[in-house]
Amino acid sequence: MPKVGMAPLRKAQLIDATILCIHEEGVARSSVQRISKRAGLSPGIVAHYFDDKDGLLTATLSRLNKNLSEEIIRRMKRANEPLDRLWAILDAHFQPVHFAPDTVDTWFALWGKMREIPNLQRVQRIYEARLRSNLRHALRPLVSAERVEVVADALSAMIDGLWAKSAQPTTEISAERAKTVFSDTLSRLLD
Amino acid sequence: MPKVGMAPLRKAQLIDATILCIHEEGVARSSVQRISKRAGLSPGIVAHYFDDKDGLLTATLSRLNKNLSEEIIRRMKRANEPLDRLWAILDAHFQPVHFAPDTVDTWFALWGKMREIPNLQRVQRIYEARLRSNLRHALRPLVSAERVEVVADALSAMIDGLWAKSAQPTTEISAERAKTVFSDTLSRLLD
Amino acid sequence: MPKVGMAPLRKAQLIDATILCIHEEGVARSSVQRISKRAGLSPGIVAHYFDDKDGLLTATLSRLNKNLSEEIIRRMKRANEPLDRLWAILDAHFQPVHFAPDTVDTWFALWGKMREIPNLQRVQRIYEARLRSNLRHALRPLVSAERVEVVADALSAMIDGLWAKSAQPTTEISAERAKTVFSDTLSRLLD
Amino acid sequence: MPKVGMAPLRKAQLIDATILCIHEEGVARSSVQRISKRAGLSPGIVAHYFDDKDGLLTATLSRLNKNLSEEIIRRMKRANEPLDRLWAILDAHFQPVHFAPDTVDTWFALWGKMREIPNLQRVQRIYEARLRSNLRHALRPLVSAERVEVVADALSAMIDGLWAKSAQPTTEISAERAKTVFSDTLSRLLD
DNA sequence: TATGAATGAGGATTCATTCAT
DNA sequence: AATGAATGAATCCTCATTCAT
Repeated sequence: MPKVGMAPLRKAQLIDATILCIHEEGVARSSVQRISKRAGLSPGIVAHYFDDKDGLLTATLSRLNKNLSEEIIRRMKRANEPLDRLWAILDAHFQPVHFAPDTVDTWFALWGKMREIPNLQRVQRIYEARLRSNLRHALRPLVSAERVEVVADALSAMIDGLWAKSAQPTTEISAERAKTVFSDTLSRLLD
Repeated sequence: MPKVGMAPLRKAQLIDATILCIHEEGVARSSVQRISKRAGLSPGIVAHYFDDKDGLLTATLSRLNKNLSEEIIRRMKRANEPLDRLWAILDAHFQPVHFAPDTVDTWFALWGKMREIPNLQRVQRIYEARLRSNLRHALRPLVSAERVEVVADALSAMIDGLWAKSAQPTTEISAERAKTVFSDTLSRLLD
Repeated sequence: MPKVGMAPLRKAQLIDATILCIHEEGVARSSVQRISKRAGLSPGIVAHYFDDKDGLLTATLSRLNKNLSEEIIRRMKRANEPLDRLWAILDAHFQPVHFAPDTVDTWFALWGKMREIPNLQRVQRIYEARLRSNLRHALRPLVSAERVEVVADALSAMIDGLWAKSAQPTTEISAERAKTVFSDTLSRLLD
Repeated sequence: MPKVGMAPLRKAQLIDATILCIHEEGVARSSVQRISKRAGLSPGIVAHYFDDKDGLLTATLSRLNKNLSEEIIRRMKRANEPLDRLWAILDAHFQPVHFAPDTVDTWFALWGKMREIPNLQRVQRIYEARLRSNLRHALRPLVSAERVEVVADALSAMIDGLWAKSAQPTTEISAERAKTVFSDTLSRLLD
């Protein structure tokens, strides 16, 4: 009895399981068997919906990026002042949902696999391009034209650095602290 | 008397091979066999000198950190002005030797394994503590007391973010560009 | 629906192969690869059904013990006289099926691994407890109360000794001979 | 500076280490490296004095058997009565030195390797032949001619059974208990 | 006599993937 | 749509052994 419309449900189930598994057991132990068991499904299902493991991982990164993009868009809509628009971008990254340990762990783990999985690169490149574009756009009213690029680079590096740090077991970085750091930096970096 | 004094030579050989292998083939394909073959040695030798693959990876991270530390110290010695001392730290990270693709790739790959290899954490924690201490020390004459911590966080996040980015295939970050970004940021961040 | 109900079949297949392999090639050469090949299956299947090589060995000991227990029970049922009940236990151990070289070799080999595989101990402890209880129960009507324990020890030691000897290449012990030895001993040991 | 006359010393050292290692770490973990380290020597030394690992194991079994034989001979000399001579043999096996856990563990472990190491068989066969001959000789004045063989078998099986049991982690057999069992059995088995 | 460096085969295990049902 | 049986390659590690010194 073929149930119809299971695809989105199952995909979501598997992506959730992937994130959970990477967070709780580490990438190295996040095998297809382990992920599918965690999703309450069979290992074969991964091939069914994602062709292979790389497909699942790519979909997982897509989902994470999409979540973050939507958060940014949502906040952008409510932002009227130039500075608020910039903060919409930065803030989004450190919202509890997206700065949560499982999200950040997964994001970082997938970043580590990028070299080996071209599709992962593709997905990430698209997200990054959009982020950079958003950043530059938000910065334009706030800094002189010739500094837009360099400040965008600085801020984007800081975002990545803080995310990376928070994904590491060696340091404790709270979202609160991250925002404080940005506050201080922005107050100086902008003209 | 046996062939003696091989230990340091062999260890260096294997660490070199590890870095090369991770850079050229990726972490996932950097098996003990592949690394040892690249070193012109047998797979068993890894256990002989490092107990474990984990031992080899830990030693590799140690070496990388030590190289960087020495670079920082070397530059520190020649720095007389407060600002020069801060630049000594930042600059060191982006010297061709330490910002070279193989170094950065390896550093990033090992960062990704940290969760699973406690010894890697230990090594990194020590390095980080020293770096933070150096940064704070260098910042003290340059910013107000209450901003030392926050600026240290910002700069350290930027370093990590730029390194992480440069280890990714999605972006091209030159050492030159990194320094430009720091220049602009520092000019504003300091009092 | 997948190919179903393979579990008991495959497990039996692998246990059979284990016994055969230990008998014909020795424990030292009874690797997972060799055992599974002998079963006409792939090495991975062992993990699938038994988790471990240890799991397979434990299941093998269980099977051997179960076979023997059932033989004893079968013979017990037909035994009406007290002496017959004692013989049921002894005889069972030296029936062609259970005293067969492959069985005894495997039993002995697994006994040698007991120190290293806790689960093997557990299985054996349970079997031994039952055997001792049976022995004592059978001896009660045949010897004075204060000798039950000591005669049980003597007989159980003789069983093990004869099995152990027969598993060794240094001596030839036929089931016939074993029974003769027991006959003589019993005729004296009982009151 | 080649020291002379080291051979017997070194050999004893290695055999001691073998027994200790098998007892404390188990046969499976008693590698040449581990044994030689325990002896405070290098792994290469084993080949020097025993050709290979099998040679060391064979020498170990020889030593164990020799110790036991000497114990029997010593006790035989002091035994004047026929029954005392029989007890000399049995008792020797359960003297603290020879029934000690490390001795029994090693003896049992080597028994398990016999199938795979022909030299081990050879050594054991010789010992067993002598033991059987001693047993028969001691029994001749104590039981009727036609029962000598069968009682020898029974006693020898009991010795092995008790040793085997005591080498197993599943049961606790004290030397005291062993002797009690023999006492009861002998009192009935002899004419 | 003795070392310890070095080897490479062989072990158990894990894993992504395929496929019949 | 979904299963789970089954595969076989790949990984890390351990080990007996060899050898130059």
